[in-house]
Amino acid sequence: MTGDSKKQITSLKELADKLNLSVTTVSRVLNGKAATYRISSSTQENVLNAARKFNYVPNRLARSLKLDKTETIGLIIPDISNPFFADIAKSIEAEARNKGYSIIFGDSMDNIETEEKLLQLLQSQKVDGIIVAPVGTKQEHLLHAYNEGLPIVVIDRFFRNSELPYITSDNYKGAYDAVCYLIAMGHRKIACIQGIHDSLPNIERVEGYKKALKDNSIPFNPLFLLGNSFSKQNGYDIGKTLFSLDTPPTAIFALSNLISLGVLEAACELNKSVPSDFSLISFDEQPYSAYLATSMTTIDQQKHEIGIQAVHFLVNCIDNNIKEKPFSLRLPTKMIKRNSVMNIN
Amino acid sequence: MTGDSKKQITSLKELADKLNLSVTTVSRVLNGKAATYRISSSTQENVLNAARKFNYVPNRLARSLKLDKTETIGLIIPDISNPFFADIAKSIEAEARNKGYSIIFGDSMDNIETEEKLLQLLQSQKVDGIIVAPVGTKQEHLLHAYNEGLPIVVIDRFFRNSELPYITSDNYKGAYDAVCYLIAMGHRKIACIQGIHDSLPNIERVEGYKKALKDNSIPFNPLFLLGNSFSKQNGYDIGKTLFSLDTPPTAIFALSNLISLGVLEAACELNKSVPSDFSLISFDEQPYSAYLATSMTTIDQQKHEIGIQAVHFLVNCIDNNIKEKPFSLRLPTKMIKRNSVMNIN
DNA sequence: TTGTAAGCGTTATCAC
DNA sequence: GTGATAACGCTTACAA
Repeated sequence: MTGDSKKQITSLKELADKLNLSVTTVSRVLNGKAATYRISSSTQENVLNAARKFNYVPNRLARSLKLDKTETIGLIIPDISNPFFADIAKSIEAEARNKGYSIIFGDSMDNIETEEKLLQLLQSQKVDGIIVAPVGTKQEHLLHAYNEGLPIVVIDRFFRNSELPYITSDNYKGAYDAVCYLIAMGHRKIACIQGIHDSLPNIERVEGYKKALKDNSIPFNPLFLLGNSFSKQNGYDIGKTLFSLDTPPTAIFALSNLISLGVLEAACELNKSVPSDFSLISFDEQPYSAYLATSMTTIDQQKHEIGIQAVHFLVNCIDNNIKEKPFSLRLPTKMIKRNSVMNIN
Repeated sequence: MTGDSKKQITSLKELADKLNLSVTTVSRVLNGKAATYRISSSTQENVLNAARKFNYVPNRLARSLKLDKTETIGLIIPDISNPFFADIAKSIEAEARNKGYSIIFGDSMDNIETEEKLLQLLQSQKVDGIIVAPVGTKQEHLLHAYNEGLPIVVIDRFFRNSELPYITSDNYKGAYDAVCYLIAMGHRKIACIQGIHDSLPNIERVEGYKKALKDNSIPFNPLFLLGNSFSKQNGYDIGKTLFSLDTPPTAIFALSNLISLGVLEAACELNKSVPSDFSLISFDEQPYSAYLATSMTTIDQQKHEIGIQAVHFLVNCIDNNIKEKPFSLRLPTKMIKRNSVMNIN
């Protein structure tokens, strides 16, 4: 052992002192600007070696403070335990890191106050931009931050006539296709269990549902449009309600994968089975969809692509400091036909 | 409109200037230290009002740099799209925020190099501590950071004889119980599809499997212990292998929820069904477990509690700057009996 | 080819 | 009761 201990070094200055160099030079080498400043290759090597040897890890706080850039993106998700959002989060994290950004993650628990607090926290942490799947009941806070210059992109749930850029699925068409399919299979008593009323994906899915009915001359029955949350509990509650109707629906269109799971729970309790007692189509495909009691017909969304596109768009805004004024993207959905819909023609 | 525009104010100095006060005073009021320094209540009010009015958001970067504390916890997860980890992540984020910490999240994609890069990144971001569900094949990098003073707690996958504190399920007993149950139901040809070999949860589950066989005088058959990943693909591959054996197993014990889904996929392709053609028990309960083609018997883990405990332990280490030397926690599992196991006695 | 020093926005120490 | 000022670790004019 020589005198040089391998003790961790925590600042450029310490490193510079050890090398009898200035912090400037060390900083330049470490940032790959050696060529620009024509730093001798021996100096370069010394710096690089010392940095490695003493396991120098630059302090990004200081760097960010100076540069006014954190290379960090805030991600707000209403429920990470919903695999739909977990899948999106995964692709966002991967793509962001790929582009040099870290993710600060917050789960709003579908609560608008929590979402507001998270936004404020992320702002104080000086994230370079935010990707948010909002609760969907209010947008003022987002709009305010956006207008102050914070790049934001909204995913999945969004707002009608909003300036906020968003990326989502083609909810209208996805729903329209699903209901048309049910009708083609002979169903006329089709219930729809919906999620959060004010959120646009919900609104658009319901519009698709109604349009499909109308185009097939089936009168809309308000008793068949129920629910107010994308949760399993909601599916369970409304499922029970529907099954106890005098004339229950022959088919149910569930607007989320959790809702459909709740419907299955209710059905199980009441000894109803799919598709003999009722048919079922669910928004959002999951790995288990094919292996349910009756393999489920689903409306698959491009979760991975939503994440990728969101990062691309946001990073582009950040890097080029632009605000593409109105921006929106609706990615097509795809119906995966399985056995949960019975042909009753 | 008066001259006072509501333009965003971004530093204490600006705010202080507007108020004709020093940054010191403003800082004190905003940090609730007004009483300590006996600041006049009129000044207090002025400061508070101005901060609100100009929507002042403190810069946490500067604060963190000065205080050498970021109120931030790094979270490394091998696959957030695995609902097991998503559930844990959710409880970690909630509990951390509850205690005043934000989460910087990274998905290692079950790749050890990615995990190492993430660790380094988190260190440079000066997180106050790290919660990691490691890939499980290597621990040097974690140990190194830990010994340099970074608080770390390992969850789920951990390392034998490691100094690193960890929180996980009682994998041994969970597996032992599952296999004993299969044996009690008359099974003797019991296959086990395992995950990552070197990870201790896997090792301990396999030990539980072997011990249960031994305690019941069933010889261990190496052909019945296969697989090398917690993924669905692995379950699918090994499932196919097992079903094509001359004497296939009558029961399969899958060491993760994704593995069991893969087995179901393979079974589906080969027209085998549960439990008539083979019985199945899976580690990890999920919301869909009850609604699969045959409702599945599972070994439920206390995911929520794992997250809570991890945050408690870590925050305690951070706040009190202690290193409880050897710390470990194994939370009990619970078998949820459903219909995927047939009594063949 | 390398170095000096200012400044990013905080908080803490000391002074008045 | 309030205020100057140094310091946290970094980048970057501007010097030399």
